[in-house]
Amino acid sequence: MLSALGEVFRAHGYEGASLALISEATGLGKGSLYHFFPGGKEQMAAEVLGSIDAWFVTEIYRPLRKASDPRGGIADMFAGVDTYFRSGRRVCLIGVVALGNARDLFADRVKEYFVAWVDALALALRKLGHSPTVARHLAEQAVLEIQGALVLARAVNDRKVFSRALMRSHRRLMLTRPERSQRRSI
Amino acid sequence: MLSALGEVFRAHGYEGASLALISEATGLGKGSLYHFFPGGKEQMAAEVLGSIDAWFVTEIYRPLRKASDPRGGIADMFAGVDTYFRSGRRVCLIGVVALGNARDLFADRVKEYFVAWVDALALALRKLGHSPTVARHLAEQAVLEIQGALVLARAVNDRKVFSRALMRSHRRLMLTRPERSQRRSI
DNA sequence: CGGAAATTGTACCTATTGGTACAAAATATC
DNA sequence: GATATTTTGTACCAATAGGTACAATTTCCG
Repeated sequence: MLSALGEVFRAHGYEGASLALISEATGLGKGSLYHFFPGGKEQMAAEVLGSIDAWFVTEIYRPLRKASDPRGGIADMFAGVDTYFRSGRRVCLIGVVALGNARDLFADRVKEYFVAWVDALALALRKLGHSPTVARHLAEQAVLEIQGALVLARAVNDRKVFSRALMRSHRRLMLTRPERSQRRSI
Repeated sequence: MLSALGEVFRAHGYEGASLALISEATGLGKGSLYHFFPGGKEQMAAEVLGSIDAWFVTEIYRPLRKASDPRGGIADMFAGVDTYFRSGRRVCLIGVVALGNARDLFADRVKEYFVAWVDALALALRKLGHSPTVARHLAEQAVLEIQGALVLARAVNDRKVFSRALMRSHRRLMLTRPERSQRRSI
């Protein structure tokens, strides 16, 4: 049910997703909707955001952290992201909320989502020998490129923009050599 | 008047910007609003998007194209962008619309904005000796990084994320050397 | 089966939405 | 100063917003 809900918010934004649309998309009447979400629309959105965050944690962040092979973990991340965002056809709801007017309502969850992503990726990069600072900046850069690619791909309506950006991002991450003096074991 | 209007749309999105908010922000009553914008809210948004596009054309794209010194032109672009987006505190309305539910209404203008940006930057990069394809990809990458930086900076509420991204983007553009065999005069 | 609990549909509520009508007021023009 | 034009405030409108109340139904479980 949360996934149908998520698609409505994705397609119409928080404000744009009216209860009528939500009801239609989920097949649930108002009675049921307010039975499962006594907190109303805000609770619906909060749970959707939570479920997205949870998905990324288990499917992307955790594997990324645990990977004994950081290169493979990073490759899996890019593959997972490409699948999740349907090669750019699907938008990032968290990013949409971050830019939109409902940001204040969900600021904590939005921030946590991105911080966790950067942290997980930075950890993998440190395993590759990068210093903490460089790893963090590289991770930040990669995450931001994904978000930007989603915006641009959607704006010009060309999903190739998205896949190209993913490939460039992945390649640069693999090609950037850690400074010798900063290499360390973790 | 368009600038006050723009800030309302920026702050609340297209759907979120109610006529009440618009009226308050502009100091204009409904009577005046519908006198100047007979097309209603949609016309208001269209004119705002148009004025933003026009600003970028004259302040960013055109100088970028005309610059006899491409390096300087690119530096001016980054400086202009940093100022315009108030170092990440201000969001890109065109990007917001691109992600939001009003995208279809303004798809053409949104696309044109980004295409023109990529084109102008790619032209400057060609003057630096890059092949058309490489120039286009580098330009696409830079534009997308700016959009992503806006998303991420706002999501984690840290404008340093934005300025760091701008610096990295600028630096990489300057440091990427064109392939000898592809250098050409224009 | 029978009772308890979870689930659902319907009717209803108030506030607000974007938009219109139009007369009053302000402003410009001669 | 009279006239024509632009600009504004006010009162309205139907539609929809999110939300509540609650009885009727369905499902669960002993």
